[in-house]
Amino acid sequence: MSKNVVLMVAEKPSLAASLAKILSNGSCHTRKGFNGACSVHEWNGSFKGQSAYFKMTSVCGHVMSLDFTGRYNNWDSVDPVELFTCPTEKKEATPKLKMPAFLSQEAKGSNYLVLWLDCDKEGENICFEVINEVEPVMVRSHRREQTILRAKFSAITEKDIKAAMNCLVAPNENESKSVDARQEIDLRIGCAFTRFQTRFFQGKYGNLDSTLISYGPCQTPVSIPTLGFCVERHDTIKTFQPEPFWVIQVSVQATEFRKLNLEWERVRLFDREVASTFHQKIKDYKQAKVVGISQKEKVKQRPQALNTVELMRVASSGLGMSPHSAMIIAERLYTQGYISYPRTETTQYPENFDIIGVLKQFRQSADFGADVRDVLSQGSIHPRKGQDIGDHPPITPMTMASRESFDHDSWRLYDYIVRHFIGSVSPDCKYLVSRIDFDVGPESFSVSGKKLLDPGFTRTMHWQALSPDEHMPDLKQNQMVPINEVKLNERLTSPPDYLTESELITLMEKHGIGTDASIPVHINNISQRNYVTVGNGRKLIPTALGISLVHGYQRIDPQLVLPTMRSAVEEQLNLIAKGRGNYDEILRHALEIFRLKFIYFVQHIESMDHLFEDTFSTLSQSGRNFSRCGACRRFMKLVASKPARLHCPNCDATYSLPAGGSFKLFNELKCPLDEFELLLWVGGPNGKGYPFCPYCYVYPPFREMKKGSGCNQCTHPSCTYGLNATGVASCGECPNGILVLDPTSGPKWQLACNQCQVVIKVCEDANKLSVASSTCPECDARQINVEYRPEKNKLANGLTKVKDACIFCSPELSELVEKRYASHAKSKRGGGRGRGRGRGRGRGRAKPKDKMAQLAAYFV
DNA sequence: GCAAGGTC
Repeated sequence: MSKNVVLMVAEKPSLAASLAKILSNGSCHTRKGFNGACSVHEWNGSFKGQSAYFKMTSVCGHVMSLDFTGRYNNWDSVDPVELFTCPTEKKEATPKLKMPAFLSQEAKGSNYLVLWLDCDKEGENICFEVINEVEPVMVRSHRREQTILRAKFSAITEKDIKAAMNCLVAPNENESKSVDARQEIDLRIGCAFTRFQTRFFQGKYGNLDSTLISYGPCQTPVSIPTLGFCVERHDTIKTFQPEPFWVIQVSVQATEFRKLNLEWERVRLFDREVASTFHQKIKDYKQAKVVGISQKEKVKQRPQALNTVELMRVASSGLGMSPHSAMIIAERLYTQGYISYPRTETTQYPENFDIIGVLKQFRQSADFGADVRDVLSQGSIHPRKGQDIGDHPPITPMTMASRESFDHDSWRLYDYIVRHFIGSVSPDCKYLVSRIDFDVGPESFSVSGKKLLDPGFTRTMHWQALSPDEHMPDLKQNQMVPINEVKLNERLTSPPDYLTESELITLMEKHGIGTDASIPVHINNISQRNYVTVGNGRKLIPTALGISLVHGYQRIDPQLVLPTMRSAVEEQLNLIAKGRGNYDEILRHALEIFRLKFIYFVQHIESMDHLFEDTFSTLSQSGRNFSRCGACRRFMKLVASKPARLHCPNCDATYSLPAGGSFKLFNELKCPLDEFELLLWVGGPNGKGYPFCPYCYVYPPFREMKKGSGCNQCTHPSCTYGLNATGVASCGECPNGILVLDPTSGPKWQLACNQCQVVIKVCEDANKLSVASSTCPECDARQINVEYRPEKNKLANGLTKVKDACIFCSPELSELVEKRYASHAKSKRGGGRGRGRGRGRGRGRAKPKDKMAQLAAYFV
């Protein structure tokens, strides 16, 4: 009888590797999967009392993701309200990973499937994504319940993993379904609101400076989610009313050379009368009496083991890095083997974790050696107790490295991780607080100072070190000390400062917004979308856009942004997860509520719009006169801030423009199809530019011309700026590209591929350069005409012009064409610039001119 | 182009 094959699947490659090592007792063989991302670990063992062949592999997070079906992804033709009811489909989450194909290939011929996905609802959902791919190709030997099994584990330790293996259960379909429902609700609501408000506000205002005005349960709502926290703080600051308060300040002459400022026991009073009465009572005293001298030992606690959220907090507040970039760096440090897996919530070292072993690696380090030797010499090591969430061990260094191995920021993050690790296994910082109490008449005052006893962890985490010792003067009980001054000071309460990124992370963690993996994404989003800007000390200052949005929601439908709304949904989802509610009913009900709210929101958008009106300028106010409209011949406004647009105030039409780069007029030339003035877009990494017609760019004139094309993609037969007039040859570096003369590039003339990034410099300093109508008899490329001024001439044999020359074949040009392209051009090229092109049929465009009809006839 | 959730 042949062996049973047991396929096991973990949530990510790193976990598959650790699990395989534990379960095979280190005896597994590893090979890379065909998708390049996942590995397969194989070994022999026994399963259900029979010998078995184990294959442990993984997915990379979700296999599938939910999206609308094809036509509903078109913003132009779909009313956002339809998104609440239109069909959806599961698509591959990351097509390039070919996860479904990989799973079904590896699963072929297996008898058992054991699911080692993370033990949370998302993990349960991924279980079923895996089952969908694997089950159809498994050997059908037993009932499904006996062959598809779930391992439940809470720590990656030998004990836990082996116990899970011996106690496999059934995957929980209800929990998985609750995630399906969550996905559908988030998708439909998020996209409907985002599309509607993006279109609405971008169609009206020119200086929002954001390409997208998104809405999602983690981004916008008020007292819970990300932006809301920032705006809430902003509102507190703006509405803050400073209050006066009074403090009595006493200064005494403790010794001949030592003055002490005493603190009042009542700290401060908000009533002037009362404060003044106290002041009256003691202002004439000349001496203060020492009534108590005490000393107390205090500790500053060493940190717990490091988890992701704490790493992000410190990176932001201590290193000035955004959580997003900190995580990118941390992931790189992890894949290079310098640190352990950086995404974890756990702050407790596993029992079997070899702290001493890790420390010993650093004994000789120039940067950390002294601190490590100090810790090792202390004998016993007791880290603080943390929380074991059961995901991954805390973030620790894995390999010793020095500054030279890293770039600046990677080193700073690595340095922090090492110091945090050493700090977490060091003793607490201990210090002595000396306090002297004084009486001035009936009122009590005191002064205190700190003295360091043992720096403990602050030796290595030096930024946390105590301020220098404050030495207290040697005074005796009942001693009378002369008073220098008794003052009543009036002060004002001050508002809090803007929320720092690290405070925001704390708030998000506390309120359960996002996860360790998604917190940096949300924070990044609100700043990418220009809802907040990052100020000094990584303070998050909401922009006018962010403030208007949050206040707008509060005006239209505060419920939409209340935490109770989201938690009510969560409650319903939990009913599904617990099997106590009907999936379809709950989903339909939740979506219907939000659909009605959406309709109400759309109907009342003016309330939010009033806020926008007060703050932003309309498209016509914020744009500057730029080029002429083909429909009305008047000037259109160029709105330069994100997203760049052309707006015709007369036609009340807005045309989107290529992203990034800048725009110039193109010699006031007009598109022969629609009479719009042509523009020139300049941008891209190598200064690539192309002319384009702002109307054709949005409404392509021919079927084979894609939306967002410039004249370098236009196949119009007679236009002097279309492909037929400027195309020279096929690219050769990409399948369909054509090298097109950039008519504006002179005197540093260049041909640029209209598909890929290839640019070829030709005939530098030529005065004129144009594409001829003839083709090269040798290679079929279009020939060119070149003309130099005598003083800049680069042509040989005293010639200053050449007609009908081929940049690839003509010897007179061979020195003037960038070598790497010229040399191998001949063999690769041929076909010229697309024979047979330019035969497309124009599709009737209603606007802007009937000329289209003529042209369409021409093309047929 | 859109959500949030996994992870590469």
